[in-house]
Amino acid sequence: MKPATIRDVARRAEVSVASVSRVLTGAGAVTESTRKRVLEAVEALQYVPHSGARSLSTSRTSTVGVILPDLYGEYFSELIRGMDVAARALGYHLIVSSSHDDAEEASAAIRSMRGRVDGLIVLSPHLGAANLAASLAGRLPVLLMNGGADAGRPSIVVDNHGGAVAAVEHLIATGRRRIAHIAGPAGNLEAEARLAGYLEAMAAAGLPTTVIDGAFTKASGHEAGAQLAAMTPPPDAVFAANDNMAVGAMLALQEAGLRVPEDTAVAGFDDVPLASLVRPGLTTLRINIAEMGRSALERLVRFIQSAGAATADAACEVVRPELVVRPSTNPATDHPTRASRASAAAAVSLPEGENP
Amino acid sequence: MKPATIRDVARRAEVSVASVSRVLTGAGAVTESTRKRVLEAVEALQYVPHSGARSLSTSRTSTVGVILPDLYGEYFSELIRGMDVAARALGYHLIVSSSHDDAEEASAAIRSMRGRVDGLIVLSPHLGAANLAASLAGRLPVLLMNGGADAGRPSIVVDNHGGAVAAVEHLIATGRRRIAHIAGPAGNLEAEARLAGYLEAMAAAGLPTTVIDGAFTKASGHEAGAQLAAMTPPPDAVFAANDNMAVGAMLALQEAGLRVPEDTAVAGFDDVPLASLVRPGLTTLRINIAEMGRSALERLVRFIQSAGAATADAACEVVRPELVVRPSTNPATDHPTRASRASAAAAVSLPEGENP
DNA sequence: GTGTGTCATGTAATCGGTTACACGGATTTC
DNA sequence: GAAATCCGTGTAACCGATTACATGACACAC
Repeated sequence: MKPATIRDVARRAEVSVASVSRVLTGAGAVTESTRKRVLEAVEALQYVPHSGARSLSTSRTSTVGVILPDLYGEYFSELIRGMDVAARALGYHLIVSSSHDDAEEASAAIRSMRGRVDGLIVLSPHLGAANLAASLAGRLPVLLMNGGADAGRPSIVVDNHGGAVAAVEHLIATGRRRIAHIAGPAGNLEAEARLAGYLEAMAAAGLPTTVIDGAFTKASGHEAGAQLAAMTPPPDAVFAANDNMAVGAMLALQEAGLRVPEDTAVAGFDDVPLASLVRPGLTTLRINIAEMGRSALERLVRFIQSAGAATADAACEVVRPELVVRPSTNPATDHPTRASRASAAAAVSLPEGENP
Repeated sequence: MKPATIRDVARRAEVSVASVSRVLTGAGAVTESTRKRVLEAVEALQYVPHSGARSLSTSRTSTVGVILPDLYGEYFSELIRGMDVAARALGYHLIVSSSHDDAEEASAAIRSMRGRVDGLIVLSPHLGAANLAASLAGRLPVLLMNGGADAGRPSIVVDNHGGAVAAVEHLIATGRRRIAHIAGPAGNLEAEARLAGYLEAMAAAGLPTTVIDGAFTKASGHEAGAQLAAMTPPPDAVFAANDNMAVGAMLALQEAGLRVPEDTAVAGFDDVPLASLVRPGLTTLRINIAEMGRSALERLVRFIQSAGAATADAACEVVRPELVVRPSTNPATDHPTRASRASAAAAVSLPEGENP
């Protein structure tokens, strides 16, 4: 019992395949009576159009591909969720391909998606990979989200540099001077921009810098935190390149007997759900990740549907993270006693870029 | 400049389309010289076969669909990662569709995937949705991972019941008596199995039960923990239906001034990466999530490739979680001082089912 | 009654692959 | 030396949709 084709439906409804197609795609006029007969036949035969055949004749797939570097826990769950919601609303499907940590793998993934998707969202945080991606895709619409502000192509980037500056300025404003940075993996553009922001803000304040390498994971943050705690004197503030590492570092500092924030303040980046739940709550730069995913997908679909006319859309959209101050840097808001959501809601939030 | 077709390649290589196809699919014999000419032409034209056309003539898509309930943070990141790795190795693609919390949405997602995928992995943790899914799919191979041990269909389930019993028995063995349970969302089969295991183990020990409703989120665990802390006397142990809630509850208990594990022990389920990093480290039931995803995908592909002959594979594979004892229930291993990974490695691990 | 326009419908070409079958040349077998 | 076998290659018929174009029915105006 093979699946029914459009011809089976046409035969059963006693109409031509063209009429069936017209009813199903909504293009072209059909009598109410034939529409009804067709829909009955579709129902009776459990007919679903063969998407391959459709994409062959329309040269559209209603599918977008997402190339991910690797799934760093909650961050990518949130991102995919946002994209998926938008995709469903627009009648699109999502093909994901993860764990591409080098340009080689990413390009293989892109190649294998050609002809299968109408557009790509590429999150390779490595410059080479992103460029390669863009060129490999040929005429395929590509939206870059790799953190490099590549002005020539449609892209969405987080203002990592500005966010890092805001974090450091906040720490300085609360009286911190020995501010260390836990950096993300080398070669990662987002990590590099955050590092650059840290270095710049410290230089502007005339403060000495300390940088420890991390890998965006909780474990690497923990290790870095242990190293920092062993220093004499230990830093009075730590700015980690993401929340995962900030949490890991905070635990390590506490294990070493340092009080957060009294002895050492800790700040992260991303505002993953965990950030508001740890104790003390973590000061961080909020990015609405799901929202960013949704917006990215919607923009890519607009780009796809506007075909080639969209040279106007080769813009680089910048998402400005928002500084969320929680007790990990601000003793004044310490000792929360109620549910985390209450404390999160009560958190002071400063517009990025203002001088606190 | 439209993408090249097989005919363009044939023309350039001065061979027939059949030979090009034979070279590319590896089926049928070709001379070394023509193979070389074809490959050169493919390279020169940047040719990639149109997957829609291929799937039209072979009636295979090399794509599997994954229907997810909703992305609960790290759990699904890990699962997708495992599936994606396996898919790539087997030359398959992954279409994901998330956020299906009721049967209605899940069935719409399945319908829209028909003809687009060769098989489905369905994680709807609701009985109705899973059944609907299976019937809707028609002849499409479906692998269920919804937690209901539906013996009639190929499925992979976690031994939630046995895991819960092991957790409760462990708590009893360490001297706890007032053991509360934070349950997962109503209607979720996995949550219900864990609840049933808790109730059964408590009944077997003749202990009274306390159940608080949760929703698998950190926030709901936090709220439940606050409620438990307010009881007089508070429970001397809490078993949460997943790690997220366990972590939330642990934080709430600590905020309320209770010491973990001295006053109240806490145990979770899943062993997400966070579990080994919180302080005290969380006792939990370990499931190798990525590995389970990998295995699920591989099994589905085997099922797909064995076509219809595979009535033998209508089995229900059971994954037995492993009890990992960490300081949150075991004062003996308390006060870790080194890196988390060290403490995780040193954790006592008891085979599930043994009487501690 | 003939001409013109509108509109639902059908016919058949097309998209880009795969593959059954035919064909011709070289090799083997008796 | 003729017949049988094998093997690489090409031709053309599919797969299941969409859609340009043709057709035929019907209405309306003159």
